[in-house]
Amino acid sequence: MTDPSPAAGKPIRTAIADEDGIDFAIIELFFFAYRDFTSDPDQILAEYGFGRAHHRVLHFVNRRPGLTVAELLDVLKITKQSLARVLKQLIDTDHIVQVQGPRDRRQRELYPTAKGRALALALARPQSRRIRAALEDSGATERATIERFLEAMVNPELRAQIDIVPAQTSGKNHGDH
Amino acid sequence: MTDPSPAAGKPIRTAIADEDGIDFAIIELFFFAYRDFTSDPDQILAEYGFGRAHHRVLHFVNRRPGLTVAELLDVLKITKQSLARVLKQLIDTDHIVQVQGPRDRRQRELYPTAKGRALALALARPQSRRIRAALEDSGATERATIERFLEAMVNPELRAQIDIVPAQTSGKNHGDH
DNA sequence: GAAATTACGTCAATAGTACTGACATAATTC
DNA sequence: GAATTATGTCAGTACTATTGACGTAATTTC
Repeated sequence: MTDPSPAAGKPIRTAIADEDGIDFAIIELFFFAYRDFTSDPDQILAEYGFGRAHHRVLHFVNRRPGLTVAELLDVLKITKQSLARVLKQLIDTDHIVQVQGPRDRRQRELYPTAKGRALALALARPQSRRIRAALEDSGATERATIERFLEAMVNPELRAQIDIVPAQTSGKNHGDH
Repeated sequence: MTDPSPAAGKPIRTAIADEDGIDFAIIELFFFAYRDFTSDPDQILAEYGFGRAHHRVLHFVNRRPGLTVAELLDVLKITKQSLARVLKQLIDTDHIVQVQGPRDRRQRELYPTAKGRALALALARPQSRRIRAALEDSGATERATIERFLEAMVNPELRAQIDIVPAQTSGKNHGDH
């Protein structure tokens, strides 16, 4: 009963390895790294009754204040219905406000409130600490390498989403106003 | 109605930025990278009616053939009940077999079948391709830097999980207890 | 000015992954 | 024999996500 049924395939007892030309080492590291990376804010979010979805919305609204619902959907790659509940909760709890679009009054521009800004920072803080520690461990000069690697991991056609970020150390961006 | 209610906080119109001492650049890159990294296998999994959870189980059973249910739970950081359904499906579809533990017959050692090995490879292939391309983009010599960075992103007390990776071919360093 | 399109919101139903708590069984250990 | 351990399973719940349908208001098109 606990042994494989007669029809079932035989157990393979050798470990899959990088020999197969596949980079299991980094695949696995990426899994572990992301697992622990998200565990930090998850704990804070739980106190608010929020989940990871709230974090993502909060993050991008703070990064790109004034983005519309449609733009947010495009960045998150989720559906309108999935966003609806999460966004409503963030608005109801006064973390995000909607402002009627100036050009097109059908649009709702999304902005963080002071409360929403504060929460976004609180969530990012432990993640940033973890990154800083990891950068130090791996030699502080290697930041550019890691940034380039992560960017290269994103689908080329979606890399535009990254460049829309607000002004930062890197030069390229549009004049946000 | 679409405007902020009187009681609500005022919209903040400036973007949050790295000035706040927080590394939003890498936080965001990590999100995008992981989003697209998981999208590759997700498409294959959908054909089987499987989800991301199946992938993770399949991955680790292939990486560490013979691991027990308890060990798997510890690596994945999920509960027994969450694993149950996923593992059952993988066993029912003949991707994984259970073998009674040799020393302790209560234990079920988990092994991939040929079918399970093939699927694990198929799922890892596009991910590995993406990693290879990203490594090339960021300069092939930088692999060690990125590996160290990702490892440093994992909680120190959980880093042991990474070292349990299989012996490449044989001769494993099984630091038993 | 009427019609079509767009942006957004909402309702209903469903799925996948996770959770807690409780209980059962078999094997091992004390 | 009793306690503990490894595993399996049941019931109930939560969160995030899905598709499809429909409504409303604003803009665009003809």
